[in-house]
Amino acid sequence: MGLNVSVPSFPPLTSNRSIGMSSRYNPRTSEPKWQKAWTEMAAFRTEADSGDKPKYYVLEMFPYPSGRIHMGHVRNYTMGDVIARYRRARGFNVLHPMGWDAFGMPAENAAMEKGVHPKEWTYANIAAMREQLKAIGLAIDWEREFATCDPEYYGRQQALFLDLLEAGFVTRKKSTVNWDPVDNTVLANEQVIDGRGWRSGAPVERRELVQWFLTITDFSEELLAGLETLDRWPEKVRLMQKNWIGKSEGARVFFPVQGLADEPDYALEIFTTRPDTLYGASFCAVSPHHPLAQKLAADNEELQAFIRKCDQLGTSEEAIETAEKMGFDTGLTAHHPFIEGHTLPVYVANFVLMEYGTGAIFACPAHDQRDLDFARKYGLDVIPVVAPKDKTGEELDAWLAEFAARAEEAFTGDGVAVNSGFLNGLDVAAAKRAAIEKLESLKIGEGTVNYRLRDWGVSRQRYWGCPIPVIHCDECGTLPVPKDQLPVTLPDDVTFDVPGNPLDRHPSWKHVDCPSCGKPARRETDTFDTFVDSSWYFARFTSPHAEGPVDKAAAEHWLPVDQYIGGIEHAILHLLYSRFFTRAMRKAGQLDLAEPFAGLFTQGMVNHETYRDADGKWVAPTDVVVDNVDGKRSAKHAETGAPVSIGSVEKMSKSKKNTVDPTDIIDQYGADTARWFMLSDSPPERDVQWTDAGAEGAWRFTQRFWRLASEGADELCPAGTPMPELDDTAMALHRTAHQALASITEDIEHLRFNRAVARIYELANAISGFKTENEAGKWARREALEFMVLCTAPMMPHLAEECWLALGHETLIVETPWPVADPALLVDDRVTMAVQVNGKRRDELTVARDAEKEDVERAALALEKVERAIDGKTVRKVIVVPGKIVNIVAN
RNA sequence: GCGGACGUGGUGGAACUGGUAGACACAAGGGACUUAAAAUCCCUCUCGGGCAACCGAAUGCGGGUUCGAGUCCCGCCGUCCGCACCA
Repeated sequence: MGLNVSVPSFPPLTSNRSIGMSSRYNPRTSEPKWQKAWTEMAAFRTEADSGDKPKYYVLEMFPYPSGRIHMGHVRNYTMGDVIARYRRARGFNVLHPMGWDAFGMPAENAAMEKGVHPKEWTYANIAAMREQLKAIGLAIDWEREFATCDPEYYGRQQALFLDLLEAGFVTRKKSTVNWDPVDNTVLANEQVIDGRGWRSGAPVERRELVQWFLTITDFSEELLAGLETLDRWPEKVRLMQKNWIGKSEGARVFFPVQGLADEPDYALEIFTTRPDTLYGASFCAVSPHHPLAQKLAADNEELQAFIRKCDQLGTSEEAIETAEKMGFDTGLTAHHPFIEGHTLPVYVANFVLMEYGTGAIFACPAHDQRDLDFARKYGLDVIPVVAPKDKTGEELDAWLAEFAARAEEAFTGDGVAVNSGFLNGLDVAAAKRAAIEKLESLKIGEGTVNYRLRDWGVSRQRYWGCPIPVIHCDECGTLPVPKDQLPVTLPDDVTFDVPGNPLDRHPSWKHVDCPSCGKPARRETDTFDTFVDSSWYFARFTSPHAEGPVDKAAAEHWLPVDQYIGGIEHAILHLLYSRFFTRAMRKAGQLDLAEPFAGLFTQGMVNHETYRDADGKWVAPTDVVVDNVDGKRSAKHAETGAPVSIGSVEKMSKSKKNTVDPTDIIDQYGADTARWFMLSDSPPERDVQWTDAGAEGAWRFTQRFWRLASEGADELCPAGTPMPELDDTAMALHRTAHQALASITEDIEHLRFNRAVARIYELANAISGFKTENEAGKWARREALEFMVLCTAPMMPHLAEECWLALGHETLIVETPWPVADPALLVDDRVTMAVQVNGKRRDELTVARDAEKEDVERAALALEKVERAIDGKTVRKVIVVPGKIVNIVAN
């Protein structure tokens, strides 16, 4: 019969200081006690001026103040805290701040749903979450805390924006946006799900709006090249950014177009990555949103209808995958750039995107699948101009004819140019170069580089964001708000009873006088995308009270962030925007570096089992009791006793109710247990599964740890006793302790927290099994315990302080340097080597570490089990890898 | 479709640059202590055969390189992630 998960019980609160008594460790009294002690001694306050200590800036992605912290936060901030505390112990001057990414839609949703003001809602959430975070015992300099919705922050952001405007990184232009017709607002691409607004469910419309943009594309090449320097970033993230930037090299080519009555000299500009296939061109095509298509549609109802049809198809994945190629013949013709007198029909086609390249293409059906699909559908020519290298003569002719007539699959590989005039015989790469050269000499095109990355539209028609500090005047145009009038603060008296932007319908807020001519003018009522707020907060943390956006000296001292930690979901947007901001701020004179985050670590998610009742409704873990009988698990409802089915393990989410509240866990087991469990078992970059049993296990270990450190502590030799002569058993523990210290240090250094945890268990096991019989033993035991406690301190800081005190120390661990392992103890004098016969392990052999190969070989061959395995065979070869293995080859 | 990562016991996972596969933990089973429970401690725990010493097999599947492969190479299968009518 298995046991249900039990709630740990505490004895009456006794002092944990009673050395030698086997009292239980009580986190409920210990944790607040040590947190208070750290706060009172200002243990984590950071000054830039710290003598000759090297700086270390560790930062976790700051939280959105949703109201409650979740286990993902606990995992994220615990990892950062381990690094911060470890670095501090290693003698670094550590900056480890915390703040709030506090603007955004949820606050407005709360306003609409519950009638609470976004500001009130947000600051109340921050207050609640701050207390929760403090209960985790994080080594944070709280004096640097800020929220992005503080006017002191967003006012500086407005100043920063004006600097970027002046430096030329801001434009205002018309662009196509996702418009939600019910909420009357722009939606980001991520907020459009299957073509519908994520909140309203209304089909999203395309709208042309004048929007503010930050010109991130000015840095396309730099942002791409910079990735190469980020050797402490995950390869995966760098690759994702590389793909997102999407560099492709090719050519721009102008095709003179005939048939436009009012523009006889019109030339269609296209982008291609395959200028080598120009001789295979059979038509040109433009996007339905291309100016040419729009112009022609003005007096062509049929084309208007076609464009409308294209728009209706939507932009969801399935729609794109299943959408058939559609075209509309404009009747115009384009002149082939290389073939005199040859013309191509010009289509409007649904598969050409206005957002990429120039919104117009030339099509070579033989060597592009989409073009081929289109050509087959509309009966256009298929002209192969690249042939496989191994085909010649008649075989080649036959292949070409067959391909032109019947191919359904485009040939996109490398090959030799054919039917291509001056390009004939060249391979693809050479033909591209030659074609570009020719285009340039004819002045009808040029080699160019195209990027997928587009400028960053930052305008949002929302209230709860940073106001864009500009004023529109009918006389003077669009003007920046003078800096002495910053911050442009949000009005408090706004309503959320109707959709749309409360700032726009506020009775007075937007009416201001023009800063130039003094006549009545209008404030910009759009606010910034909240990604702007998070694009420079790491810089503000270096000087949170500076007059300007950042204090340059402080920023130069602290940046880049040495270790940044957060979720992989920010791999592209936040991390790319921050990289852009850092570069733009450098150009604007605010900062002096290119890359804000020298080291990046993306941690995995926290998962939990899901539960459903008989009706298929999700049931929260707190309402479920799980039984385990001989390994078979079953669940029932805690109150009703009704059976509950155990579902798959998934990311903790409110909708599936499979969440565990960190505060409940901390109340029950203490922060150290939660921290320990978050670091155990799973590698930090992978997902971890929260289980009650796992939390129980971590809890049991904290108790065992306390007993191990405190029981008999007063019988050990006093702290600081010099090393006596050690006998063999004491020496063995001495070695073990140093080896454990070295590998734990190495593991923390490389963020392999799960391995560090395993090594701590091993060290604890070694100490448990050690019999303290004499002075040497007492000394060795104390050393091993102290290493164990100090190594655990970054992970379970409260417990470690309590143990440190129990071991008779007067000072706190937060002021104690990290111990140093003696290199001489890391290698044993004697090593155990495996002995294999034909690659199969037969025995092992313990020899002196520096034993001669010949001696090892002789000893190995003399082993009884080895003799038996060889048995009559002839030894052909003996491989001896010193310290590792002996392999005897016999047949 | 393109790009990438991963696949090891009942479970989470160890195994550094090819060198004793399964560290450490969880779960499970057995035992000790206890009136009983909790807590704690001890033992077992990849699979097959054997009382045992031991023997054989095994890191998704199939090949290969090597004295030696979880690790390297090739081909499959599966899972997950990112991008996607990108010209």
